[in-house]
Amino acid sequence: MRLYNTLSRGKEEFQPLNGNKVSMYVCGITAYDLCHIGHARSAVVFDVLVRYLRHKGYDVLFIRNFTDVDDKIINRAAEVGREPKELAEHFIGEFYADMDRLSVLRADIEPKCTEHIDEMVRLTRELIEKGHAYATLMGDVYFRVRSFADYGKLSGRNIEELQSGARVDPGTQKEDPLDFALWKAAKPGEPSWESPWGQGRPGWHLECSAMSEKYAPLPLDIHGGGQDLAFPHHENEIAQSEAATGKEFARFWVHNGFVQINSEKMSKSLGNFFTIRDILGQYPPETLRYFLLTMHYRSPLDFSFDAMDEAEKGLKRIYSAMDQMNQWLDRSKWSKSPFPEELVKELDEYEKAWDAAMEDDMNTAGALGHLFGSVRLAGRVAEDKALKKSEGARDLWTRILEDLRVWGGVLGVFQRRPEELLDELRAGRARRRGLDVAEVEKMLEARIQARKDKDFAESDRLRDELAALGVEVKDTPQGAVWDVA
RNA sequence: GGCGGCAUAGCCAAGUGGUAAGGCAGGGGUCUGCAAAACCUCCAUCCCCGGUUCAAAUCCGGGUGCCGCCUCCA
Repeated sequence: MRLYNTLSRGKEEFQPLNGNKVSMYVCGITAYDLCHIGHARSAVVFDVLVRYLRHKGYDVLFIRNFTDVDDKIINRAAEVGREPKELAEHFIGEFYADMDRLSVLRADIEPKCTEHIDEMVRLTRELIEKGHAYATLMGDVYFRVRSFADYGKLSGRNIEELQSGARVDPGTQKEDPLDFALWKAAKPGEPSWESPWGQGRPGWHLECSAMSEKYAPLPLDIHGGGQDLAFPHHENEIAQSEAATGKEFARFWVHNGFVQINSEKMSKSLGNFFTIRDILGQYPPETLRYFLLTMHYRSPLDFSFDAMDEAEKGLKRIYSAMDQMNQWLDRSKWSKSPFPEELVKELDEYEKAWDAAMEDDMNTAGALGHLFGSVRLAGRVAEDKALKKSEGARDLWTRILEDLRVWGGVLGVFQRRPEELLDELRAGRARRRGLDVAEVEKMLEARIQARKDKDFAESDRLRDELAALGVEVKDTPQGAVWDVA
């Protein structure tokens, strides 16, 4: 597949270094709070990438870390009067709860910072020995940015530019304002570990360098994370790992775009963010997952409840089609009548187009478009009374359902039983509209009776009344069914 | 100030050189007691100006607007 590489600012043909094996490291969360929908996007994007690579036959080793010691964790723990370690464990548990609901697969290896202190101390020592880092009298260790010639290659900055924008932190003993901390001397009451430089704890950037190297040979095939991590986090990782090992750190750098609210960055500091819980209280998890896939992973994605409603309509359309195909396939006799070859060819095209979209930098939005093509094709066949009973139709629908199962398996959607998911969507919409379902059902009963009595005036009156509440009634050969607009 | 990204129909959104996918909404039809769903059908020349090319939404230059990074951040 072709994959956009931040390092080269262009799409490149992705080819793992070692045959079929792909190593992929993605920066995970700092566990100090509930995850928001930006975390959800990043998790879903890389989940789809892993699923797709596996679908293509690659043997993927997927590593995603947890930062469980950090300023923010320590500060939050102090605020709420808990131990930092305990707080981090709690939010790691909450992370799993959210991700499980979003069908985000567990990574193969999920290393925690606090369990890799030795590796980080070792890496720091190595950098000092090679002249890339230095310890201060205060017990901090800094990376000497000017000692690494390639610094800035990922983010496209040069040292001089950075120099002019750099802040000088008073109270540190940095040689250069650009230098960043590898090891921080412990302040009273903070969690700390012994090191050659005294009690302290690792700097944030160091974790990923130490842990990725432990679990996968360098270079990593893919290193991923949110766009904001490119600088300085990933830049610093490169500096640490490459300065220490002399090897290339990662071959492909993949960054997902941000979730925005009204075209503005969603962030805690702006106070305009939604947690995953906020959303899943109102919508089924699959709606959120589907919504996240309707835009290319590198583009900014504007979140709104209107956009969620719209995404849900698309999701519903697919599941409705699956439901209908299941019904159409519920037939014991099939005719041998001829089936137009063009229809089969059309499906061939959708299958090819789907794959081409995914191959081209994981274009899930484009791929979904082609999926709708196959769904419309299925409906078109059912419209034709003769075709509908033919073996050709049976085979086509069977194949479309199988495509949806496989494609959905890659995207992490369309795996539910259609009736079940459709019920869930309807219940969610009813809840959002504040409908009294029992009352609605009573009115529906009355309407069914009116229709039995051929009292269409009364039946239509009830339907209008229901419509005013936002309830759509459909009369099908199997009886009346209802939905929420 | 430095670096980077984006600008496609009413809305959302694919598309990086060959006469604009898809979804939602809307119009017209088939179906229906009437509807709905489903299906068919209609609905854009791609922010502005200039350039390269037989050919540009797609490449180059110049504008305008929006956003991100440069500080913790998915």
